Parts: sequence; C-alpha cells; structure tokens
Amino acid sequence: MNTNDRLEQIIEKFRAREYRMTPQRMALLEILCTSTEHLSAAELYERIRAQFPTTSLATVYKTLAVLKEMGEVLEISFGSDNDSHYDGYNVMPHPHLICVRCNKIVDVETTATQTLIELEHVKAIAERAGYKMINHRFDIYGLCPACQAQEENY
Amino acid sequence: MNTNDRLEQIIEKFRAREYRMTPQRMALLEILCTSTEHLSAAELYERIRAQFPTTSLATVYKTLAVLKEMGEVLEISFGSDNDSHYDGYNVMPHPHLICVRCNKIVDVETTATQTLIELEHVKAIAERAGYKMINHRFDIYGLCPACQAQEENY
DNA sequence: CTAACTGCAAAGACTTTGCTTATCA
DNA sequence: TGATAAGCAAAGTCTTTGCAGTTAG
Repeated sequence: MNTNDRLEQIIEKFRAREYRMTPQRMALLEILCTSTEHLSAAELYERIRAQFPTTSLATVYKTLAVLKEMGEVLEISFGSDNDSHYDGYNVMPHPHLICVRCNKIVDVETTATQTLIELEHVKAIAERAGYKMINHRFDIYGLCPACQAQEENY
Repeated sequence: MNTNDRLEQIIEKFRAREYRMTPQRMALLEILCTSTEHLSAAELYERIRAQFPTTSLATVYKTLAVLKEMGEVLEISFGSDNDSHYDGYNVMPHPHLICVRCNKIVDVETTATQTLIELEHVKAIAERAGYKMINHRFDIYGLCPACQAQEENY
C-alpha cells in the first residue's frame, strides 16, 4: 500500500471513531508512514518539532497510544535499550541481528527473509490460536564481530 | 544441555573471569536454569527472597547485568509491558502471539516451529554478517479473539 | 458550542548508581 | 586480607497522568 492510501485509511479510521485529526497528529502520521526506520518516541518528537516547535512529548505519547490501540502502529524494544521504538508497518518485516553485549543492531536484508519465513504459514499459526495477525518480528541475538574479538580474552 | 551441566558451565565462566559466586547469585542461576518461563526482574527477586529474605532487587539487577554481559541470559520485552523479562536459554525458542491491544501473550507450541524456522539457515544469516548467534526470537503481533470481537463495533 | 486535544508539570514505574558494610577466594 | 559483592537509599530514564487552556468538527 502506498503512503497516501495508508494515510487516508488511518484518517478514515479516526473519523469513524470520532477522534480528531490535529496538525500534530497529522505530522506524526506522516513521519510514521514515510519513515522506514524504527523510531523512538523522542526521535519522533524531534522530527515533529521541526514543524511544530511547541509540540510536547506527552502529545506524542498520547497519539502513539491511540494508534497502538487502533492497531496502526507497533511498539517494540530492542536488546536492553530503555526506550520503545515504533513501527508504522511501512517497513517490510525483516530480521534484526542484535548484539547481546553492546546492543548493536544490524538489519538483515529481506531477500533471504522471504524464503526463511513462510508468511502464510505464520498467519495460519496465528489463526489457529484465534489471533488475527498484523505483523511479526524475528530477531537474532548473538555477539557482534567486535564483541567476539573481546571475548577471546577469556 | 541439562541443568547441572549448564550451571557448571556458568560457574566455570565466573571463575575464569574472577567473578565471585555468592549464594544470592547461585539462587538466581538455579531459577534461570530450571525455569521455563520468561521471568521479570521482580519475579526473579520474589523467588530468591523465598530463600534469602534479605536479598535486594538491586542485587538481582546487578547479577543480571553480569549474566547479560557474559551472554548467558537474554533480556527481552513484550508489547508495551514496562518491564524486561529474562530468558536463561533453557526454553526451546518458540514464537509468541502478542495482542497489540490488550498485550495478552500466548506461547505457540514448538512442534510446528521446527519446520517454520530452519535453524541452520538462521545461523548462516547471522554468520554472514559476522555475528555469532546465541538465540533468536520470533513474535507474531495481532489481535486476540476478545479484542477482535470488540473491533466489530467500529 | 463543546467534547476532545494540547502542553506543561508532576507523578509513576522500572532500572541504575553510590556508598557502606559484609564476604568470597 | 583485600578486592568484589550485597543491600539500602537516592538518583535516572522513559512513560503516563492531571489539569487549565485551546481547538476541531
């Protein structure tokens, strides 16, 4: 789905629930629908502030809570990062390599992923438990090259 | 690997690094090596207190930090739970179904998992990026049956 | 108009840090 | 016996909440 359709769809969902579409919310949606990164609340806040200097972090969190409740955004954490990151579903799900020592995160390119995880199979697993799948994540934990080198000292 | 071998291995690693093996740490290790759940720091703390009533949460966190640094425990978060959970690797990796609305988590039985994710393939992906795989996680996000029913109101 | 939203500040929840006393090796 | 760990309390982060003023519909 392209960015504009996605935006329209969400805006429509807001209307249906009689939630209001404010400029601040619009700015957040645009960032979520165009960014291919997993941004934290603070990062989203900084980007919105570029357009709306008076925006507050609390508003960002409140809007994210609404979007989560609507199932339009996914909140995830990596390693032992203290903050959550938000995924607007415009990213093709792909595995992350996460270093358990230094928390370095590397994205795995998706070419191989398609064959690795059979999407239809995953969906079927979810449905068997009565869940309606929206997204999934697949993360691999280990030691990055630098931390492996350090490990040799033991 | 069985529980005792696992324990021995970790104790040996402590010795090699000249870290000390205290009763509190031993208690934590035993819980991590025998529990098949993903326990939070608070839950670990409660279980240790059954044996050592004066133990503090800070000590639990400090020991978990040591174990993380050694790559002997995995810290993960689910949904928008505020607290981290710790996995001592005695659990066969299995997918979780997580409801994005109410955060309900269901474990997927592992029979199907083996065929779903080809472990050797995953390891190879990690190695191609220079990472040494320790563990992985695979989580499916969606709506649980109850939240789907509620969704129909819109 | 008026119910919903914003933005500030204050409160919460979990985790980390500092410091003194205790203890493993 | 000396460096490391425990336990307490205080400080830090990130996130949520309460409330007065503002605004979308």
